[in-house]
Amino acid sequence: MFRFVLLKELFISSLYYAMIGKNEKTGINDIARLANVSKATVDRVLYNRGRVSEETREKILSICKDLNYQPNILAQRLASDKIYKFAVLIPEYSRDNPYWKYPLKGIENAEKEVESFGITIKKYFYDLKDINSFRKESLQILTSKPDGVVFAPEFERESKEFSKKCDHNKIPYIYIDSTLPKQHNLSYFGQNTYQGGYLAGKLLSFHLKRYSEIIILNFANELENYPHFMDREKGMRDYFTNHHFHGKITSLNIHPDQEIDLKEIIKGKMHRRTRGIFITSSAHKVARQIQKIGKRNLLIMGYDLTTPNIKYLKNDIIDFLICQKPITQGYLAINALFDHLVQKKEIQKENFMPIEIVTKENYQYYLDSNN
Amino acid sequence: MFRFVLLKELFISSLYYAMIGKNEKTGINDIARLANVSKATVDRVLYNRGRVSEETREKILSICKDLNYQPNILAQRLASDKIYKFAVLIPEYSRDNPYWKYPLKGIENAEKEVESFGITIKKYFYDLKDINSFRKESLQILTSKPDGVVFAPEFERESKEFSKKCDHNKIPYIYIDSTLPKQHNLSYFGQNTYQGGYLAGKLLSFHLKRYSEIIILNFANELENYPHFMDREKGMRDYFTNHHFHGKITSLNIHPDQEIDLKEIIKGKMHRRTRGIFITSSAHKVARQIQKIGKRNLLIMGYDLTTPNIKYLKNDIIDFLICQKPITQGYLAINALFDHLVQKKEIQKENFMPIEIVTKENYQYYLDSNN
DNA sequence: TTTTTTTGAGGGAACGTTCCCGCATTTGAA
DNA sequence: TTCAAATGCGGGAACGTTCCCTCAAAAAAA
Repeated sequence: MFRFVLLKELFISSLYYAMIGKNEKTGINDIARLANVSKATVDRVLYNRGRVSEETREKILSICKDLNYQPNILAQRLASDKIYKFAVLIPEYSRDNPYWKYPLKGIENAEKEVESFGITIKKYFYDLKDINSFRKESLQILTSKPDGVVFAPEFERESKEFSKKCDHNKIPYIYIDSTLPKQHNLSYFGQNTYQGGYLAGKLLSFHLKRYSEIIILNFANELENYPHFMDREKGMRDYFTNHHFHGKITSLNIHPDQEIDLKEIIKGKMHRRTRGIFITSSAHKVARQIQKIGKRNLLIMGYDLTTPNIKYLKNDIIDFLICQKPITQGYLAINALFDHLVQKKEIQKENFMPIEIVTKENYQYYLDSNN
Repeated sequence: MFRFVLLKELFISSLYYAMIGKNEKTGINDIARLANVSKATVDRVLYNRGRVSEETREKILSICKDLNYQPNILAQRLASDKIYKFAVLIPEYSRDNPYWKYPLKGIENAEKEVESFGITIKKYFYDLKDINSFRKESLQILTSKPDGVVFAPEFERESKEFSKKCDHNKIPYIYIDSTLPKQHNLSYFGQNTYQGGYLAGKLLSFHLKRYSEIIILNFANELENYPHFMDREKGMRDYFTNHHFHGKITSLNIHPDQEIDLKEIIKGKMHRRTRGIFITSSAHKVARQIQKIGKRNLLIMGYDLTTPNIKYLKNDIIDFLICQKPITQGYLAINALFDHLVQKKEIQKENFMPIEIVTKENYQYYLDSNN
């Protein structure tokens, strides 16, 4: 009898192994038949639903490995009544700062693709000028018990708190746009700010003569992610240090209440030898003033491909914009959550967006793709 | 009796319309119940399988519209035994010209994503130096009767012929990397070569003084897509014309048999005032020679982020590479075919890739994403 | 009028999973 | 020894489609 069983198994085995050669996809039923169990048992093994003997468990796992079993994700999602809930928490965008419109767009693009897989995305927005709004919304998210979170950790302390709470509730979370050190975030999609500044230095350098001068402008809003800007400045300064630039670099921090006098401030700092202005954030406010003052032999660079910036890019006031794919950031973050939770794929922890150099000549191509 | 039916329908209707409010997804069964028919009938209507009276047909369609019915693509693909076959025809890549490795990579990335939807992709390669290989492979493709084709129409006449045959066999086809006018291709994913040259002009201009000189180098291989290079040159020349450049622009066509003497040729053309060299294709051959000659105060630009180019980018011989997302081209082309055939979405006919400016500082970020 | 063909429609299996329910058998406590 | 609880496993419905098969009724042909 024992011998018979063995032979029978052998027979079935060879039959099935032959199938693989014929490139038929193996399903849970094939596994079950090979292991002489029911598909329910295979399912219990594969998803650790317990109540299986160690013996059959190992047998099934080894067969899966042999046949290189890949679950059919279509059937999985169809059969499973589970609806994944993702939560997104990002700053709201405004006329004045339209940047966050773009990550949101990427998120919405991704949403369209994953919604047929039974995934719903709920979006929460906070006010960059109001820490409390972040606290409030993040609590909201926690009570909604999502399966995963994507958020922009602009407020350091509050974001760390929120992260800790997510850890505690075993909710995976992904940072976008900026990141925090030593957190248990599943992943980060965003900029490498230092490198962006460094590259800006290189671009600027082509326009400089031996003793040219540069102005670096920071719009310092205490609540916003100030370190971003500092990294950019540092990147640029390092580029010039590394390349033995002999000219002068002037930094200027503009506080919100100084913005009214922007024109005079710039005028005051401009020198005969000034050949470049680098704005560590959106450049449109400066561009507007430069247009009034008149631009000659000056290279102006700033950040982000937003509508007001494009206006000055088009009329040659702004020469370069550095852009780090805000749409893609949102798009990829959602997809990563999907891959992690639904497809159980490995996710890379750090994902720096390409540093894109946008000019009048190529900006159209960046306007609305996920890529 | 008639009244009764009406009432009953009304009752069911309101029940279902209520459901929509509750955000339940409507399926083919809901439609069937509302229309008092079986799901098979709904299916016949939705996919024009005939044998339905005009009356029920309209009724069903109107209900679908009302409920905004979206078919569940998971269930569709699962139930359908149809396996889509895509064919890809691109140049083979070589050590000497690794460019085509990248579109292939994008195609393979897309393949991983769509294969669980029952899609198989068969790849065919042709030799850029051998028109016949293109003919042969394209015939192979036709006999395999694929559901869709992605190909690079590098040989104009043969590609038009192939396109015509696809039209005749009702096989949708997508061009990548370069395109042909007046064809019935479903879509194009690739470069805007003229704009790339124009942008190169701008980048170069920052490095130029009043009477600087520029060299434009074309590697003229009669069989390859020569117009590409000409467009790039024209783009650059137009930039300088539009911006009143007063210096001298020298064009140089290098034929394959001249490549041995490349160093001497370049040396001969270099002038005291030469400040820039623009290579309309891969720049590594020129870079190698420049390295020997010695580079001073020279800006070198070329195309494509390939391994040999990266080498010279890293050691500062090449300053900029212009890159038009070869990986993305392949990735998006396959996805477009998928969207068209499986998801029945609208596809945009022309899809120009962003013109990316790659430098030593940012090239890492471009190495292997689909974006 | 009778028979054949066409038209319109329903029933139900199948796709590859998930997951609930039920049922022996074994284990352990009373 | 008895019986409840735990363990190991199988059966089968369900998910939302596709598509084949069947069948009555109507239309056309005889």
